[in-house]
Amino acid sequence: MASQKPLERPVLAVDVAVLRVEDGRLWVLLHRRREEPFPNALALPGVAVQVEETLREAAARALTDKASLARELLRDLHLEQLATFDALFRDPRGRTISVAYLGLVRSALGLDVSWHQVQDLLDGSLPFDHQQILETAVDRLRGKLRYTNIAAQILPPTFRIEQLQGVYEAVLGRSLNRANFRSKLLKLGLIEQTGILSEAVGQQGGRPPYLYRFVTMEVEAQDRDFL
Amino acid sequence: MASQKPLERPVLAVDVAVLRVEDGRLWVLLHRRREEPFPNALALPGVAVQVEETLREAAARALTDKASLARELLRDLHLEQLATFDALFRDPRGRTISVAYLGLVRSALGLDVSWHQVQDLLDGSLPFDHQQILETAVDRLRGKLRYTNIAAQILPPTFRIEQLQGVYEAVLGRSLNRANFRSKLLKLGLIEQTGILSEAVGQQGGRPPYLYRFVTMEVEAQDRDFL
DNA sequence: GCAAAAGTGTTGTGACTACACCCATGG
DNA sequence: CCATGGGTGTAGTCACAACACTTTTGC
Repeated sequence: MASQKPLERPVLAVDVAVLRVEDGRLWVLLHRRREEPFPNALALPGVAVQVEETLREAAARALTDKASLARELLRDLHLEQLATFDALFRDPRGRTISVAYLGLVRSALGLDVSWHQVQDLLDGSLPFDHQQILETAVDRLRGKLRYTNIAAQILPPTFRIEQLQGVYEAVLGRSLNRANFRSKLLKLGLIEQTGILSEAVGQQGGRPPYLYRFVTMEVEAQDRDFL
Repeated sequence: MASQKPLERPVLAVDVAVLRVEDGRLWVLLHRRREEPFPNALALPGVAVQVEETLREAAARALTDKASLARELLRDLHLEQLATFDALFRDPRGRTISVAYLGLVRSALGLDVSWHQVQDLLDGSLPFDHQQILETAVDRLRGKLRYTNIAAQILPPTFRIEQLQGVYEAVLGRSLNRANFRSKLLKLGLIEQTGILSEAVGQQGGRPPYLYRFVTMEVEAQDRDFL
């Protein structure tokens, strides 16, 4: 039968690292594999790309099919291409080249899926080259925080500056100066005050903070000059 | 026969944009197509990826097979992955997804191949989505000039600072301040003086310049802090 | 009033821009 | 000695880090 013959071309797949910030930590969406290879292992959702779909559509399909992500939640999902991984033996089933995607979701989403701390996964426990993909995803997010408004894809439409700083600190992995963080992001024109005071939810005394919003919601780079 | 049956998976290809700086302009390596589609058109070299090769090897093969680049010159070639292009109808022959690569060669190489000014190609004359790939390549090079020593892949091992500034100006597309360019690159620790005076080749009088070299030859990012 | 958290102001340091000036060589 | 191009110094401006201070709330 034709299906038994070895393929002459590599198989093309997508793997998605969906990241989320909560409780000052960075989390990634994993699913538990059911088939060979690596049955029962936690892995990034991924599928083989079909002829009639784009890579982005394949990435979305990986999330709904493999990670049981509800289709409605895809609208709130930021997806961007990371890189293409092509090590010869990255998949024991045969030559598979995978386009990795970075996904971002807002903390407000109550996804009924399996989240895991990124920090705990950098010890070689992930199958395939998924640790490398995850590291690439975190690096990309870290880099884009510095010169774009990509944090808008992580936070709700309005937020407290402390929340925003928490996202930066969780992703960059270090603490930032409160006063300077505020003035820098405001002076860059990245965020603006809404004039609305935040409902002090778990607040134990203290002045209630204003809510802020990103000036633009599309991810945009800030220009930097070289001389 | 099996070969007549429509494939159920996309074909994976690589396309390479090899850039070069000379005479203050940016040039790209193209080859003239012989087959359908777009026969006789100038296009970026590209091939379908084979099962037993990496993407990088496929990119190198595209340059030797399609653009007649001598194998020996591959050692001096910087190749880095750009992005993967997946528009549904980017190739009229059928679903083809292409991993684009950026190549850089030193001006000193006397390649017997077909170079074309990048500036003249941004008018929709390239076939497929090759203009988009070319623009991505130039953007990547432009960006990396600002925070890495990638210019080391374009220049010979030692060079005059004016040469280096010429590379920056050609790629960035604007003129830079001579004094500040010098002091910035030196203070960054990117380049250092060799102590050797340049042979004043086409010089019409004037103090002979020192030769400089990059401190490290591997492409390395300069760290930037965010607060 | 006091603690807690938000928000503002200040000051020293270092980087960047623009520009003027000095140096060394060929003709 | 002068034109030409390489190389150096400086002053104003701006961004940034560190830190102190003020404001507004709950208790």
